[in-house]
Amino acid sequence: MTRQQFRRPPTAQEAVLAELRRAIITGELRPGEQVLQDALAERFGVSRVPLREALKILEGEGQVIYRPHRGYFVAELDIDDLREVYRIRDLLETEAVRRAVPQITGDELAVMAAALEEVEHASASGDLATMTEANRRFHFELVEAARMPRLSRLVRVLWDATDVYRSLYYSDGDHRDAVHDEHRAVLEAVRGGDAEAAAVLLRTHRERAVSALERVLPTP
Amino acid sequence: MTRQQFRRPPTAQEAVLAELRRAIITGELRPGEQVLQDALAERFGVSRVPLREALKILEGEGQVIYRPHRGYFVAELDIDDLREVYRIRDLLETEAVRRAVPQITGDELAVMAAALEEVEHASASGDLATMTEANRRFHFELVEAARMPRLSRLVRVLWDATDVYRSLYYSDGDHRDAVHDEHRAVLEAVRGGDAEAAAVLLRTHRERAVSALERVLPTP
DNA sequence: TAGGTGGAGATTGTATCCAATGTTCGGAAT
DNA sequence: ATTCCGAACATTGGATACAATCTCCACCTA
Repeated sequence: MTRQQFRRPPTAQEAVLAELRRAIITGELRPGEQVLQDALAERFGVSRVPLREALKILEGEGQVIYRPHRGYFVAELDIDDLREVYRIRDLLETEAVRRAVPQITGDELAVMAAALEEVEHASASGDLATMTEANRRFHFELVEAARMPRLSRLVRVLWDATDVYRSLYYSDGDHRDAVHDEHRAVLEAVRGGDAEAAAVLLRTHRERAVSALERVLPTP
Repeated sequence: MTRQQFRRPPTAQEAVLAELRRAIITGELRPGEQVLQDALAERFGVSRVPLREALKILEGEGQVIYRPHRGYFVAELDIDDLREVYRIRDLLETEAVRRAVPQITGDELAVMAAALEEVEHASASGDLATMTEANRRFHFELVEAARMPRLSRLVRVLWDATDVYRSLYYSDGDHRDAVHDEHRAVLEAVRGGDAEAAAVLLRTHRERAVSALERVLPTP
């Protein structure tokens, strides 16, 4: 019998890491802003040690920039950076889709369909947080079906790099409808086993995101 | 006038990070081995605090695995992992070469040529460390000529992931000669502005590396 | 003997304290 | 006015001490 995986209370650094991610995505910590360690540690109710270890993880992901003796600063994205992120995602996700489609399971398809439902429902009721989360689940279920753990991780990091700005263009109603249509088309292509179609649809989907994000990015 | 960038004495975590990288690449810390923090901190002459922060960076790069309350373990590479690393490098480096070749500068070509010389010289005199370093310089000069900083960083991390095993197949004389020929061919293609040829040559070059590494990997 | 149990020791996780460095700002010299 | 110093302050870097957790093995039990 498979051994039950027991829950473990999260360590302080794990809790702080999750909080930091959330704070960065929601814009509570704004791009360019310095992360004042004393203040944040107190706010999270921990000492600076676990906070600093969490920041080191985020540094590795490019979410914060570290300057020795100066501190950590929330990363800012300029337009070149944005385009590079999406160019790399093109390369990685196209590969992921090609591998994923032929071997995707019924369970995974079901998760994707459910996530899609939830995106549309949350979109209708204006729940941006849920929408963002379900949207993420939809896309990552597909990427992870490729069974390339390193690639999945890289895509996740790149995804997170633009999460600060993502909610901004989701608020636009026209885009939302287009996004839903694209999602459904992707799901159909994946169901039908047409990897190339899915890859192309996803590239178009990303291109829409890039041009929307470009308009929304802080002026350089 | 451009402002002089003053040297700063490295912080303990920076020094420890460099030492850890070296220790992992040389095999001083062996794959699978636990990193005992007290012992290593004492050896480096620092407390556990900067050591742990350095380990967090390496965790993000996949060089060590972190298990809460258990510790850090030097990452092991199995054959699937190796193939995934090289598959991702194919995608990223092919893109890099396509972008780099049309815009590479004379200075960068000179650096590549010099690095290539040094590889061959070090190879002849059996200086594996220098050879590995110069080989790395050769390849990265090209990747960085693409001016895609994120992509460069990803390639570096993937490169490092297999560095533990790299020296093993360099010791083989036949491979060395083939490697030198391939290097020269790549340099010529880049000089001639033929990005596609360079991309193909580099893919072949990597394929040789993969099959050599597969033979040298610890049995799973 | 097989399996469970409970500590003792080893190791990691975090808080606190102090040192090192960077920043800011007032004032003096030119 | 401008620039150059320097001291006070803010912030980060690191060492130490202790708490929490895990590992391992002797011992007990069925």
